[in-house]
Amino acid sequence: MDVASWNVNSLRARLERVGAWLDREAPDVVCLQETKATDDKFPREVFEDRGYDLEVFGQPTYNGVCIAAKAPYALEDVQRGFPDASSDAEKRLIAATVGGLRLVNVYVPNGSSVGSDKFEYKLRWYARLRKLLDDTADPDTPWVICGDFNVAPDDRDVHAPDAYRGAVMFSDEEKAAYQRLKAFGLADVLRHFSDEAGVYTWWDYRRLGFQKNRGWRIDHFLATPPAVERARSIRVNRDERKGPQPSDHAPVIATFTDA
DNA sequence: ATGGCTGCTTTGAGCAGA
Repeated sequence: MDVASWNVNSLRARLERVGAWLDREAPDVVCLQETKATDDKFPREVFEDRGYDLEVFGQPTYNGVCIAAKAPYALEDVQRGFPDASSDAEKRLIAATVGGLRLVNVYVPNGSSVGSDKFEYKLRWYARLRKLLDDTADPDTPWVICGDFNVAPDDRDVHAPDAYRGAVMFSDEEKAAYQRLKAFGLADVLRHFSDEAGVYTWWDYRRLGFQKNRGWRIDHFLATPPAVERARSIRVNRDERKGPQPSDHAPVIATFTDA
């Protein structure tokens, strides 16, 4: 079962590209972030015309996430947002059970700049995600948390670590929040397979960021031990960052064996 | 130090992203 995660930076602005990518990669399960569409304006046909089961959780302009699964896989026990988030306007989390995995798709807040109100919101969001696991998950069962974490875990994950040390996405506070999440009992699936530096998933649109390979690894798959046992490989579709109208993120695809 | 690209929005300058 191939599970893909991609921050598309607006699905409607990326429809052709996403359709071509679905046809080429044929992932069994797709988690998107930053769909940027309300549920009534979501272009469901890009998934449904290809036989995907689809669950969306959107809002106008910002954020928005979805999960899609292609037969024979189907989505069960769908959860939208945190259990306590009835008043939370930011649609950043959707979870479902698929192929024997509990899959949580997250779009962690960016944080704007260290010390800002948005930065504090980001740190609290990480704490809420950890609490969600504490309250509802079990490290002895197969859970996968994937998405845009907006944190580069260590120096291998930033093209110029010394230039960005302490900045947003690479501050000690954010790394610590990410590590507290992992301490629930999660492994970084990419690091399970590789310790190489320079495996990036995001490149700034500005200043020729991609052309100069000034990248960051901020999109991740985290997994409990039973899910890691089922993981067979993980890769970044780096070529999706090329060509006309790319998202600033590339898709990441992890392969898991069936239960 | 600043802004550098991109997408969105009851259309157009400002916000947010990362």
